[in-house]
Amino acid sequence: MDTKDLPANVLDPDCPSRVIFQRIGDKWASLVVQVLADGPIRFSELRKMVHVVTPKVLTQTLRTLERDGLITRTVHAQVPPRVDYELTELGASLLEPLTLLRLWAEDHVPSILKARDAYDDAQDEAFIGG
Amino acid sequence: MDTKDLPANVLDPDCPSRVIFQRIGDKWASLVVQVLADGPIRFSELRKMVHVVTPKVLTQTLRTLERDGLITRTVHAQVPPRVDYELTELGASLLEPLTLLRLWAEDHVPSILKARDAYDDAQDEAFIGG
DNA sequence: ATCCTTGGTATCCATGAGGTAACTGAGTTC
DNA sequence: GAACTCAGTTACCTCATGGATACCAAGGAT
Repeated sequence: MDTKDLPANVLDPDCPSRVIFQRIGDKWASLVVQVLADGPIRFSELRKMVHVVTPKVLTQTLRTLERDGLITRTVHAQVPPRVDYELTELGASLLEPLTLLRLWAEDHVPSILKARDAYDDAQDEAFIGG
Repeated sequence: MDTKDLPANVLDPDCPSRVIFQRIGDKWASLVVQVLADGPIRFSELRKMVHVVTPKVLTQTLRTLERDGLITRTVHAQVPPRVDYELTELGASLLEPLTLLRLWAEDHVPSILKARDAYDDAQDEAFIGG
């Protein structure tokens, strides 16, 4: 199957959309994007918002987002340095689907937790019974 | 800051919604959910759809989704065995936000690829110049 | 008897994501 | 001239994720 002329398809392992789709699931990337929803923010503030991410990992995340054109990095010629991160138009467009997903997650926490309890109980019973 | 009484918040590392949110970014989970959108499917068919995932990893993914109440697993008493996986109502409700995200990814592949090229070129120039 | 099927398990292993801690640079303040 | 600030960088380490491979169970077909 030649994939070159097909429309983008996340199920195709060779389609770049799959990589992008999975980047969204990056441990920090999607969190950072959502924090940036409130406007530009500097490195140290970002660190506080995302709660205990090490500078190395935050830098990695930010560089990746910058490379993908989702955020801009603005260095102010000051001492001590000030660097602001801001969503690009592209990055802002991701905000909408991402927010829906976040709301889904936040809304369905109880259902999922309940399902887990039920599953684990069933497992325990099977173990005792077997 | 006591988080117990706050609404679900993915930015809070102690909030279960964060774990759930990140599960969506799992390498295979969200792909599986999207394949299941077309109705129940058996293990081997699923493997083909998601393209070269090892049985171990697929099983892990499916068990996690089942535990979280997103899919059901139905074993048919046949030989050779037949096992069908199907979205639950909860799982189906995830389909909507997930699809929007997938469409976003598929739509913006060109923009992101372009941004990457520009970024990499800028890096090269900086290297030559520096 | 042996092989075929499906839907997995079991075991081992490599990769890399992410974490820790220490360090840098440059100007400003003390 | 020592210390402080911010925004990182560097080197090192750990552990979980995922992959490769082989194997298994159960019954029907040959």
